[in-house]
Amino acid sequence: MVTQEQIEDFILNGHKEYVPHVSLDCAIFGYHEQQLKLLLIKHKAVFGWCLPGGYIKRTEKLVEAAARNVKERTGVDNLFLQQFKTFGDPNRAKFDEFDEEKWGQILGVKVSRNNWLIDQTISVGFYSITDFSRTVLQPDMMSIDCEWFDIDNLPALEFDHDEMVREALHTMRIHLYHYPIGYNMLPEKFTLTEIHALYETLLGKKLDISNFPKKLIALGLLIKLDEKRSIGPHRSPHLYSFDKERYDEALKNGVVLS
Amino acid sequence: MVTQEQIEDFILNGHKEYVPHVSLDCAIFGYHEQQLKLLLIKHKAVFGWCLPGGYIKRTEKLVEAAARNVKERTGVDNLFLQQFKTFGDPNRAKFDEFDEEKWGQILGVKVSRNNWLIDQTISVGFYSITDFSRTVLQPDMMSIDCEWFDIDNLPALEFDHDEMVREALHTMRIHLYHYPIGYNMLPEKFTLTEIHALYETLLGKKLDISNFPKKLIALGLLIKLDEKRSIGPHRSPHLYSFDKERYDEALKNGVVLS
DNA sequence: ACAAAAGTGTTCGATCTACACCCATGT
DNA sequence: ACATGGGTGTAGATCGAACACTTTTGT
Repeated sequence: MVTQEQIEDFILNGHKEYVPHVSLDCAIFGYHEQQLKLLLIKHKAVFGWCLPGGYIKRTEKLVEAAARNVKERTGVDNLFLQQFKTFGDPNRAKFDEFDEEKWGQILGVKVSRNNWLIDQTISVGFYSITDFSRTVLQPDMMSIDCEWFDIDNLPALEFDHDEMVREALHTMRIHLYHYPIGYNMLPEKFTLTEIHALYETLLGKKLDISNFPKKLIALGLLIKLDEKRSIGPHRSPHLYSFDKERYDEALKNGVVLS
Repeated sequence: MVTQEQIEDFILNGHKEYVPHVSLDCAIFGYHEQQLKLLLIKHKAVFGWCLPGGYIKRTEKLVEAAARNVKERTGVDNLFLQQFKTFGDPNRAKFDEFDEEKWGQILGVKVSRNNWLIDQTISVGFYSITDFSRTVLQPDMMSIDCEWFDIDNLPALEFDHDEMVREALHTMRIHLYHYPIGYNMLPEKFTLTEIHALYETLLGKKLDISNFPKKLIALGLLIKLDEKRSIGPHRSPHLYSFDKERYDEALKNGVVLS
């Protein structure tokens, strides 16, 4: 739980702990049962929906700050996390509309026009993907809500976050062909149909079911287990798991999937 | 020419004009006659070689700041310019080794320990490519030298710039397959051998001469002209030029070359 | 036996690669 | 005519999309 003192300390003294003028924003994609969602937060003071984001501690690497941020919002650790672009247009935040009075009322502390939070900020964009059913959402101290939205039905976002989402989605979909994916989104043991559905959902398009697994199996990323799953009056599908060693190597060196 | 007053003003008041804590560094690749070079500057105060870089004016977009920087160092405008990664490790600049005395002597103005230039900085990396024979080099106010180095024979670089160069080269080579390239590196009219040599040099590997141009021509990026060039006792090669319209479209939407 | 879903196999065409070979040019 | 670099053509291998077909399962 965040106390009022913590909020005040962050607003008044945050620039000592964090690097001013630099922030990061995370497009956290959530997958579960063929649905693709995006995590958004509702900011206390500007009212609208935004990507979750935060500041970088002076002791942190960028990716560590992003991981901390994702962990705080979702409770989930160790995600696939990728920088996709850095945003720095001078008018991206529209601070000329800043209302000192309003911010003071809402946050319970006077935020002056020259507060470090109201100054020009360059933001580093990260994206990550997780299974949204495993997450426990938690708004940050500057927001009042934190929810999953269907990717095809997003509200208009504050700042330049619409553009960020477009770029994140674009980069994520390119990466799908160059990195293995799914380790955190599928159960330990899964069927080909399940991983096929995952790829289709993330890519937002159909993939031929019969051609799809060939490459993954040929690359040795998938291990066929000696187990099947019973799914009622139908043929029982084989279970597969990832070959973690090859998976991690593919994460590091990249692969080509079609 | 940069005057001593300008240097002092930049050091003492630069944080009003520029966004503090954020910089950019440019890996400027230079090509000419099958040689690939990289532009480096020699910093006045830390002595070693670095990538050229600078700060972002509070009125500038990131890419505008990068373009200004490249223009200042090389005199060249309108280059292919791409963000490749943002760097923010807390110890990337090693300011714990900062020597107030030394900096003061070298720069002719007292640089205090809490000067904005000595504080933690996140740097946005850009790369670009140009024909190095057309450039007119110019060190910046903080450097004493500015030179092209052969890409295979670079000195050790200051800060995290070795890593930046690796990442820039890697990204540039991936982009070669997804964007057209050469508009600023080749004469208005050029032969297939010339553009072939350009690609081989940038990629650092051999490409089959006979297969290479087919894709470019099939995509309509190249226009075969009704002219030839006389090259002594050999068959006269055809001249080609870029179809600027298709070229620009390919720049925007991307292409696939093999 | 059947419906439904899993999984396999095969064909066709596009594309890439390697390499042989022909062409043009000035001396 | 010949040496040299420019340029073309083609056979074989590889890859990927499409789709028909077979297998498995519980009722």
